[in-house]
Amino acid sequence: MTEEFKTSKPIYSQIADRIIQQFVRGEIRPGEKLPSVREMAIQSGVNPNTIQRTYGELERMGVVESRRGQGTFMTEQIEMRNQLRADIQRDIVAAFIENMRGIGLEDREIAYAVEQFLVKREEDK
Amino acid sequence: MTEEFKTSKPIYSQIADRIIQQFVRGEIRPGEKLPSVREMAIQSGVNPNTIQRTYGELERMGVVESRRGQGTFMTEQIEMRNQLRADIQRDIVAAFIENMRGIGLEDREIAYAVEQFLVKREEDK
DNA sequence: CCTAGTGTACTATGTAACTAATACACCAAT
DNA sequence: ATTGGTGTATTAGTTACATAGTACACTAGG
Repeated sequence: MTEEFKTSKPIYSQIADRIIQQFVRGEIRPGEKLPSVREMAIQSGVNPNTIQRTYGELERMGVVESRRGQGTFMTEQIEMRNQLRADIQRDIVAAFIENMRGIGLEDREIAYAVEQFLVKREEDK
Repeated sequence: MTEEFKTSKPIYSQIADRIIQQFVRGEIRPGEKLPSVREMAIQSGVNPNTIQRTYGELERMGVVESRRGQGTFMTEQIEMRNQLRADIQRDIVAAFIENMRGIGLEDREIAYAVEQFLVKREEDK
């Protein structure tokens, strides 16, 4: 499974985002072992050094814990999941509002645009 | 006025975004002359080449028109403004929805989050 | 003990993006 | 014609990123 990566963002960061998403969605459980840097590198079709950078970034955030000789594990702290989701959600919404106001939209227009987009998507099913 | 730029995105692109925003908001009128590459460079505290890249990108989009020896001007086509706003708005909303669904949120939760954020901001005033 | 698998560290290389500095080409006004 | 202001082109330097290769440290299991 050789994935595709966007060129606008570093690969190591995109992989980190994916892991966090999977954790927040419950697809990765607290304390679960992640693939080794070498194995994850093969899965993702990148260099092991890139994965190490990914794990290092996640460890700096406190999301994973690396144990030499054993592997890299998702954090045991279950409250981290809700906290992560809350923080990420806040950042996403804040950036969205800022972008929309940047093109001159008022609050009611912003809310309306979201509703319309979701309704339209529903119709496309 | 030496502005601050994010490191995650090229400066020339951030300046281009700002110009488009000003145009969409009506702060820059169709056909209006923009500052020269050198003057804009001084205003923004960057190299003239960075501004040239900004103008080049905008010209490629058809938003501005550069005339050698005269200057760079906003497009005369007034319909470009609405088209730009519509396109940008669609991209912003689409990216927002994708991000929110990425952390496992359903459509109703997404709409609710936007409403809550706007209500909270209103209270902060 | 020994081996395999793990994370970690280090150097080197290549590439691309961004920024910078400089020189050149054009236009308008004097 | 000259001058000043304009866009344009070329070249170079810096940085971040990704890759490659190698070596080391630790752990678990046989």
